Amino acid sequence: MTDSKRRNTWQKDAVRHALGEATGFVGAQQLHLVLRNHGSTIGLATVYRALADLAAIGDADSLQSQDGEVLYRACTNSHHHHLICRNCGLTKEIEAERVEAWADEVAEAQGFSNPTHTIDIFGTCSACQSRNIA
Amino acid sequence: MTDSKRRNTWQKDAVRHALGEATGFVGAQQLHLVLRNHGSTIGLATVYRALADLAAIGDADSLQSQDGEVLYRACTNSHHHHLICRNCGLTKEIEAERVEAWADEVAEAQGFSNPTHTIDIFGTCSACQSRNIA
DNA sequence: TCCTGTATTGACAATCATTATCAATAAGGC
DNA sequence: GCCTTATTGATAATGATTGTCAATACAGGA
Repeated sequence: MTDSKRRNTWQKDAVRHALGEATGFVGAQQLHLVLRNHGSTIGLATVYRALADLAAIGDADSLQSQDGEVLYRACTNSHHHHLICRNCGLTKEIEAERVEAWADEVAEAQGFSNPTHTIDIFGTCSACQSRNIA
Repeated sequence: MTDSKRRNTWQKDAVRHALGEATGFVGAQQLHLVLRNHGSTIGLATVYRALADLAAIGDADSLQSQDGEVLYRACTNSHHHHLICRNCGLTKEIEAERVEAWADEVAEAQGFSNPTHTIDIFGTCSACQSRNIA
């Protein structure tokens, strides 16, 4: 059930590659625009599909920006969380073992099964701080 | 700047009340539907505005469901987080002092200012677990 | 209590991200 | 190379949310 009838296309590679190039999280629309600006003729719907695939496979993280857009990022290893600059989008992966454990504990203590969690920290990075003083 | 020119209307009360009655998180559309079903003639846009107001004032919490809808819930006290059943929407407020502190520490350690965070735990509540066995 | 200025409302249009549709294309096993 | 069918992409459709703006009704003063 992993990839029984999956086919490899240059479109999927393009999306995977573009996502790898991007710094921080990017939306599908934005990624599509980047690809087109680089000469690609890839379609918007395809970018959406490819990103959803990558996220499903586990090769991409996804989160929702505060205005409702779904953002993606190339996923290096396994499960982790992010510290995101709300101004420039700079992203740092953070260790959250303590919190992982805590989340599961809380869920189980209340009788909830299959716990998942959303843990993201937003802030203004140092670069944007100095920039905004002006 | 708190409420210099704010007026009280039955619409705002209706939304506040309906939100109080609701169990767990509800979307604006859903709340609007409930109000109409109860005979109210309130407009959809007004529900959106009232909910946004409540959230801004601090009388309501908001979070985004996994399909992009913004959900609201009457807010009892100050800052807290939630454990939400992804099936029935049952919500429990959880204590997260440890995590609060951790989030701020992490942000500051990386030079990020004005940290805010999104911490929500999703799971299947015990009631829904037994229900889904059938 | 009545008047009046204006915050607020509500119907509807507009926006924006995302998903569905479906004919045309191309990946990959033979 | 051929054939099956997964995949693409242009476009329409969806669904939540916000903008518009004339009509309405709250609230303070006469």
